[in-house]
Amino acid sequence: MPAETSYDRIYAVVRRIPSGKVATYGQVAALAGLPGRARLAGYALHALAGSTAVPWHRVVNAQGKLSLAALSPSGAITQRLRLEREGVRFVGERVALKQCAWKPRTARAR
DNA sequence: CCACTGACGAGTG
DNA sequence: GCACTCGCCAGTG
Repeated sequence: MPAETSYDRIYAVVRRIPSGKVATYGQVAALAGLPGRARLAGYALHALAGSTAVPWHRVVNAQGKLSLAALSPSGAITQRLRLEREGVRFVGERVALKQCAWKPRTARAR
């Protein structure tokens, strides 16, 4: 079996994000076993840009904004469109993390 | 090996 | 809410 790179783990976590929910880079990184390496999560997703194998559009930064907007405005449009289509609410240029924050069972406070 | 950059986060003002 | 700084690690020249 090929050695699992940090990217593979990040992709695996992103795939687990349910529809209608969004996760932050830091959250994905932490779940992937890379706490504090939020940048790696973003780096991994960047390499995935264009691939539909992973719901990358469900990953936003801690501010609820689409970091992709700073890199590819057109791509951000697609991301926002897909999210809204899945039921994710937007407040201006920001995602309503208050309602759409993904809470994995390993982090469920209930 | 060193310097710079990058889909980030948290802290500070 | 926004701008700036520092810390984090990988990729590139």
